[in-house]
Amino acid sequence: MNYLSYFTSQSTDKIAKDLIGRMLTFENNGEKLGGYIVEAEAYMGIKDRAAHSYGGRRSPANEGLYCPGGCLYIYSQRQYFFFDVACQEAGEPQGVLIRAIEPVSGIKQMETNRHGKTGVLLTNGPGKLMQAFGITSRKWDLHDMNDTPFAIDLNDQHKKIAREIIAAPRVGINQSESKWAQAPLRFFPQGNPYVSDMKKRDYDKNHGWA
DNA sequence: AACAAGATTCCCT
DNA sequence: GGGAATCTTGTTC
Repeated sequence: MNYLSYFTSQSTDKIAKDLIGRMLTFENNGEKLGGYIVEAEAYMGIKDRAAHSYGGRRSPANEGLYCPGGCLYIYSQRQYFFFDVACQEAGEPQGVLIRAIEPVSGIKQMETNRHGKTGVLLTNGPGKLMQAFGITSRKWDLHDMNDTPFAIDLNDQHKKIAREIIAAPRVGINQSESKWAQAPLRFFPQGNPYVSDMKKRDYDKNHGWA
């Protein structure tokens, strides 16, 4: 399975849900940094009031969403960067935002990149995740993921299975647009401590994995 | 040309 | 919980 077929073969919300438990890595000086994806959000394109491409909005900043499935959309906001993968065919501006990972490899390097932050604070948010990888520019925006140091392991044998995947409203969406603001397009394993805003009392002892 | 707002994070109270 | 840091777009003067 290649990226183009994976990111075009089902609806974008299903892709976001299916990504939970897959390994995301970033190769840096021969070392792989990364971990299991534990939080992802789907943005459903032109009709989605919360998407950057709502109403067909298009600019150099969000061009990545219009690329074919499997291309990267690196967005900058304030001093942080977000990691998105475009979904569906070229010209259909849908995508998934990876919001958090459970760190597995290169933890020491990621702690350095995060200026000494450790534990859940390492990667439990979209900006934190990219900072842990050492991303400081939009260099890989618009590139096919195949041609970048980023990789997502699409092998089902390697995928970690969640006990229960929760579908909830997306984070940071203006609640005045209730229909799209409340749409359950954010996915995460119940009780995984690396999910953004996960309450300590809700932590699962097995991190939400089966 | 200036300004507000946004798929955020950090530090202080 | 509030405010600052500070990138890009779209709106308005």
